[in-house]
Amino acid sequence: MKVIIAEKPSVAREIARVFGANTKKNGYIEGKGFTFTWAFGHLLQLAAPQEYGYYGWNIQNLPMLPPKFKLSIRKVKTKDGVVDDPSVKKQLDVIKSLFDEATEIIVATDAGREGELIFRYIYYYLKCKKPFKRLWISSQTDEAIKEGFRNLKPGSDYDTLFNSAHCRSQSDWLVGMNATQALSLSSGNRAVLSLGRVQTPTLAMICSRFIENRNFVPQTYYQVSIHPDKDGQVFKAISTENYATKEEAEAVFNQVQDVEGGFPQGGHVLQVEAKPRKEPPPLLHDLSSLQQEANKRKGFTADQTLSILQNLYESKLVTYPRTGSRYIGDDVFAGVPALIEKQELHPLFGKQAQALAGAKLSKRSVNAKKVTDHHAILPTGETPNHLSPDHQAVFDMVAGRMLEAFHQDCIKEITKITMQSGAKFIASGTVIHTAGWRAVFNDKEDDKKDEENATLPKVTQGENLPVTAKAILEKQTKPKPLYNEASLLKALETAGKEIDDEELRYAMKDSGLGTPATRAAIIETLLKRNYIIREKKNLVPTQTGLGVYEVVKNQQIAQAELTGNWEKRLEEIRSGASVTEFQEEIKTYTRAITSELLNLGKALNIPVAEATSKTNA
DNA sequence: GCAAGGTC
Repeated sequence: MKVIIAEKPSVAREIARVFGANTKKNGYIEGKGFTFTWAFGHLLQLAAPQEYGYYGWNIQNLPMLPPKFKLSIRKVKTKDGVVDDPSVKKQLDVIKSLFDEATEIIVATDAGREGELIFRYIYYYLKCKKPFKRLWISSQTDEAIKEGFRNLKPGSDYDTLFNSAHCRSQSDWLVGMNATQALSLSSGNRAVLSLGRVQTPTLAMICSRFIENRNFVPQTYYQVSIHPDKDGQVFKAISTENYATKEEAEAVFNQVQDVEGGFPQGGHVLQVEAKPRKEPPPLLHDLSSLQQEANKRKGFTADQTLSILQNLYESKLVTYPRTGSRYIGDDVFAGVPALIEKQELHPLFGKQAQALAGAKLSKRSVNAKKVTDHHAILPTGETPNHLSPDHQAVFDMVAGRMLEAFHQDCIKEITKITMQSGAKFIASGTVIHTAGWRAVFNDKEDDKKDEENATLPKVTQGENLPVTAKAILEKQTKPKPLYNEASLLKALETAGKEIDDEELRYAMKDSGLGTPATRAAIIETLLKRNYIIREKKNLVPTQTGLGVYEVVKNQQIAQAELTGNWEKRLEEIRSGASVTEFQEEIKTYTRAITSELLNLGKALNIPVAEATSKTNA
């Protein structure tokens, strides 16, 4: 009997369906001589410190460098403390008995580093010795699955991928566990002060932005505005220059040749520019872009959006949500017209779905090369009913974005009128000619400047217009805004783009900090530690968060570069480089950061009222 | 009491 193991039930079901297997058992599906089972993501994790004999939190144990890592069943918190997750234990038993009977295992976990790790941890934990082959596909259409099975790879082809995954996992453990205990203990052991490769640079970003924002001194500057009149249609033009003092602005103001000042035609049209601009439709959503949109539109946290999406996914209304790709392959694209048709009765944008029927669809989001483990989020075509308002809102963002993404360009005309009236003034305006994809939600543009005219009258170069009013505008320079969930998610995604070292920048270019599946959890961790709080929509550091930041801000653990560095080395390991060399470097770094923090932490004063309790964290 | 990674 051949056993196929997938990363999650939905994938196992898809593969079983393609094979025509449909006998549902407890924890697996059977048929056609195959057995299809699944994990639930990582079932196993690196064991906690006490399982290597490092009891309690004790400086004597530091740095903890287990000679050999152990695996343990994923834990869950209950009122009786932390225990093995019973559903995981049960599924592992199922997998064990299937592996025991198997002649061959086919590994169908996601095609990536973590997918490989999920299987190997199970395989080694169960001490399984059966031969295994690897299914490596990045799309789960019937054809892709069949093609993948015709092209199964030898399991050992992925040994180096497993090595890199295992190294990632061990390194995060070594650095995270040791740094956390070192800082917590040296600062008086009154609170859990966690540190990690991803959470600490994230905290640093929030803190440094907060401090920059707090220390920002706004500068007042002045502009002059005039209101020219073209046959009764009045518009607004702003001085091309900003003035540092009110006096300078007043001088310009006084030079304006307005009607009241005795100039009936004192506004001279120097130049008229009208450029049509095509605005292509937005890409389909990946998890992060959807979390950002839901945060902007509805104020949902990253965690809420992920949880709502998981529900929609389990109800088979949307495709796999934890994707980092905003593209689909040609095979999925072939099904898009049918998906669009399904939205024709939608109360909000059914009309737009009808308009798209038979139209030529934009292929901007179609690019098989940019589909990684999973493609962009799409509705499945199932019709939802009785969704809660929040679920409906998220579903609509998915379905609406699909309509936008395959819609035509939005065509605008951007007009700029340059005027002379004592000084130079510019009026700008944007007119939408063809709404295209913007018709779906009919939102006004988010980046609309406040001084922009909705529409501008037709004027010609050389024309003279009466200036009916003028004013001095007092304005202030603004600091970079504090992070909110949307801007932080974006910043995590693009983290590393400004790294000077070209190799490190390259190593991070497709990843950023964290992964789509974990970013919401990282934000929640910082909240749970009382490092940050939500203040309206903003994420603001607490005294504790700022204190930790001050202590570690110059350390590698607080820099996004650390991830870039690791990614570069992990990629080398995947292509065959030495594992032990990297492991030794990590051990060396662990010793260094641990002793550094044991010193630095002494200077840290955690406000007791703010600190998370040690026992109830 | 601790990381980051995956998922129900």
